[in-house]
Amino acid sequence: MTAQAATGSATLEQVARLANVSRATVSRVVNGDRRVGEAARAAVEAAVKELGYIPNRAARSLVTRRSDSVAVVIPEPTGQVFGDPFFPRVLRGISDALAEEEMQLVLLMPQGRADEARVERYLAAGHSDGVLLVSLHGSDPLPADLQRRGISVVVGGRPPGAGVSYVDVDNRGGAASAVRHLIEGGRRRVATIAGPQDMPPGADRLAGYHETLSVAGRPVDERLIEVADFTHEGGRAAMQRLIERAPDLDAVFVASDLMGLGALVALQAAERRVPDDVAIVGFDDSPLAESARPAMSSVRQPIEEMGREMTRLLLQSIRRPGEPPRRVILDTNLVVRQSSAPM
Amino acid sequence: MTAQAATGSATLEQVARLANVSRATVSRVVNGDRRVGEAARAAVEAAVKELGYIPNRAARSLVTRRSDSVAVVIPEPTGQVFGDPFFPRVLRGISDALAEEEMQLVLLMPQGRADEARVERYLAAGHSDGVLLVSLHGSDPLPADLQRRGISVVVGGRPPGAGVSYVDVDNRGGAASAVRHLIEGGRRRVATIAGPQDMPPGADRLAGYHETLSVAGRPVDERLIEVADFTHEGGRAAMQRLIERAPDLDAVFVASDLMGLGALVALQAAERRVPDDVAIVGFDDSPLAESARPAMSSVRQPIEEMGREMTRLLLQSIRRPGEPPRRVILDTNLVVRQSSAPM
DNA sequence: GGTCATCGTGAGAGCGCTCTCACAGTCACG
DNA sequence: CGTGACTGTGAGAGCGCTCTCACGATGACC
Repeated sequence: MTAQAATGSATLEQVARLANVSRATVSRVVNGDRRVGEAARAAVEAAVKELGYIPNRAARSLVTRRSDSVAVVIPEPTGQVFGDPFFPRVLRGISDALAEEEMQLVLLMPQGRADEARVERYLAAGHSDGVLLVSLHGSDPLPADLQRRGISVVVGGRPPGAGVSYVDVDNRGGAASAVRHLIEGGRRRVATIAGPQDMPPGADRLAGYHETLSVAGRPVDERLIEVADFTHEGGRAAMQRLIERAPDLDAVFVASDLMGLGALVALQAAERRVPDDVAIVGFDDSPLAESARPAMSSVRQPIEEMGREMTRLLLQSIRRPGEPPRRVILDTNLVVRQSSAPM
Repeated sequence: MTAQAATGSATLEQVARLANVSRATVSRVVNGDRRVGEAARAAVEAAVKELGYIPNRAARSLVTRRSDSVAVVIPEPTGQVFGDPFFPRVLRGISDALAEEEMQLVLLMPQGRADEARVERYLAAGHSDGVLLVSLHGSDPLPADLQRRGISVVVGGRPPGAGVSYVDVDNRGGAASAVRHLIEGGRRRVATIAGPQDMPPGADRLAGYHETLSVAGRPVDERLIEVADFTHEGGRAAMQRLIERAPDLDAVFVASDLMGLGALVALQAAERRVPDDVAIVGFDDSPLAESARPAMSSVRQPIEEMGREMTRLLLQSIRRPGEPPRRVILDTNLVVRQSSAPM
């Protein structure tokens, strides 16, 4: 035969006939219901194997009113911002965790308001069992809207409002560990290049910087703080301004590796040796950090783990609706390289 | 009421009742069938609006035997290799094109053999209407397998075998334009750092280098050719070897920006000025190229467009099965920056 | 005015599955 | 031995939709 129906596969009915049992029994075996006799189970399993039976998801969904799929929403700006592969890594974590549960990942990448409306309609229609939102620029009304409609949502990254489950990396703690490391390395004037303050990671990393200085009894000097936009060029320009304003700085904590690379360029242009004159620590531990010269110390984030944890939280929320929102903060760890060698 | 069923929404039946027509008529209106009277159509549209009716995909799929979804398969190594955001960009293109057709994107990221088997089972079951495979390291038996089963497949990047539709970027042409640009800039000894030769982009870019030299009547000097692995460190080491072996080189075409950055580091270490002593052109036009110092010329690839074109091809193949495979090669364009200023 | 195509519409079957309910069989208990 | 609990199984309804077929109404044509 030519076109052996792609959608082909056998049906429950056929399996039942071959195994000499009812459809109901086959369904029980397939779905792992324990109240099935030994003989029947064996017969069904043999028949399933012989026919290469795979359940039809549509038929199942129709009656269970579950889709066995999870929507992952990645709004426009998020995919762009990062030079390092943040986005693929979260997806990998999510994909992993979903595969274990035999659930499907439906990816939605709205661009522009029209698209966002479409996405919202799609989600509101209940076409997915739950929603994971990977958003790093806060202020998205989507999660709250969906939750109001009774749809489970988990956000990746700290959302601005409360009331929604989320998983975040310990940005504050990570920043703190970087700054502490610089201080312990004998640095006296530790500057920082922060990220945009309307983005939670930007704000939280700066908070970690402040906190650590104050714990260490160091005064916070405004001249040692610059805010940039998480880009390479932004980091370069910020470092240049810092050098001009505070020529005596001897260390800098940069809130992203990409900015860190830019900062490195500015330091070289200003003929400051790294790490001899100025130590530098980045954030993200992207591949760039390792291959910079000198190799750049950086705060590593468990990004895949974030995806996995988001998924776990979501599945729990789907299975036990109505529970209060939860949050999970994942530890970072500092990877020390040459750029922050002690004085 | 408390739990206002998330999956709620109205049914065709209810819409039909409200509009005073049959279910069939509602179905026709919803699916854009033109043979419906003006009055009936208006009544249905009003009812749909009033009830906020959204068709149930599962029910529809069950009868049409279409899923209105497309699977995108990204095998393990592909997501990792690239420092620049190749992978999110293809996805964005695909997502875009699918959204226009109201189709869903199901993302599959198998890791390891067990996962790949699961993916294959899923696809073979016909749970998606077609498959897009984004693979850059060739030699995957999946596309051929699926096609044999009568499932539409389109591959992103040139696959090693024939017989499968694919969309690729004109790697050869892009490399040629880069090399031509260097020659026209007055460079006499143009070297290259190629990518792995078992990856089609690696091989094709090197072919473009060869081709252009021969067209220009230049001898191909084996000492001017190094193969690396698309990483920063690989590029650096390769450049170092080139300088040692052919100290008189005055230009280098590097098959990826990440390697190009590495090469830049090696050139600086060897105290060769860019572009005065040595000109350099990369490939990918990633954000890194722009922010390098000096800013690096690079071959830009239309990656989103690749995703869109893959989707178009796939949808055509789904709608008209049995047509012969097609291939689409997308043009690149050279972005000239400081690193390759003429002598 | 009869014949035939065309158009708009409705009735009804059925996609493949789950799940409730009923029922026969088995066993423990009084 | 009757009663009740429990276990394994099957019959059958029905999830929401599409699509075929049939049918009445309309208009074109001879």
